[in-house]
Amino acid sequence: MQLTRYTDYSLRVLIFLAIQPEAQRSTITEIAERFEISRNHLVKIVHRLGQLGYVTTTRGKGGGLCLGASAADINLADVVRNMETTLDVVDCHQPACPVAPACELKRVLNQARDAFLQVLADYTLADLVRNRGELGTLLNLETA
Amino acid sequence: MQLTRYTDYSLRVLIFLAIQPEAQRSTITEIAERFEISRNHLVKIVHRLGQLGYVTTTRGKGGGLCLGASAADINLADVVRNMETTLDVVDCHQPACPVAPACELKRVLNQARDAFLQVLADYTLADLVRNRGELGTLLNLETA
DNA sequence: TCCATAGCTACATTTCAAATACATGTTAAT
DNA sequence: ATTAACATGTATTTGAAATGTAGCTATGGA
Repeated sequence: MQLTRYTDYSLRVLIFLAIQPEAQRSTITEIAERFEISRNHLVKIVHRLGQLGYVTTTRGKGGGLCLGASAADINLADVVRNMETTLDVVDCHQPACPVAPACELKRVLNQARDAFLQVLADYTLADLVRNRGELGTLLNLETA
Repeated sequence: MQLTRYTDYSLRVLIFLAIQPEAQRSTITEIAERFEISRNHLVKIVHRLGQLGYVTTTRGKGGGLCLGASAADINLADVVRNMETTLDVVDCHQPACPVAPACELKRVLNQARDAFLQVLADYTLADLVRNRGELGTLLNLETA
């Protein structure tokens, strides 16, 4: 009943970037330090976020990352869908469940999962940082 | 984004028992064989289901288990709530997330999880076995 | 009375995805 | 050149979940 840290950290990165002053670049190292999470893991997450267009990465000295789209355009359901390894609530195939072909449970669970995602679909990244001042304080940022 | 097999298998056990003729006892061994899942794991699951009153267990020769309540009275949201180890969608505490005190994300995720459970709350075990004939065939049962 | 069967309980071990670490490559500014 | 930053592939570690082992307890029947 949990999302992976991969998805969790993705959202934290996006929140962090959304708090930053417009177009200000941050570095992976900085974000890893603020949240006290593994820099190595973050590298992969940021890379993936870049592939998906959620962040824009810039290599080289003075490089870093910033949001690749407006916070109001980053939908939470999309992020979760893209970052999670699976959206299947149970694994019917390994080991193979004999009743899978006629399983009502699967239908119900999928319906429940869709309701979960539907709630997320009602929110964007912008909704998560309405209290940016407070968040900035907790992260020891100079919020511009 | 997945339930544990512990919960998954719980539901399978309940489905199996709900298909059985009234008050007919089944054994853990039998169920493990039908679903081709670990008997050892099932022992623990059945024990827990017994504690919760979902099944009635009988020791000794001729013993076994059957539903402890009417299928229509076994609500799926309750089963999931009771069998899952955690209902937290993300773990904000380990490692501790610095923004947890002001985190809107947590609020949104909890709301989404509640929507998930609300869908399940609309169904009972009885809804999962409306096609009991078909399910019985897939499990090679003589459905009475 | 004994045996076979079935669940109970505790502890030990294994598994495997997820997480983390390491190493090296590539890019860009100074 | 040098430094700082992300990119990428591979290897290792971790920890929760799953599985296994062993002995205990209860019940019905021969």
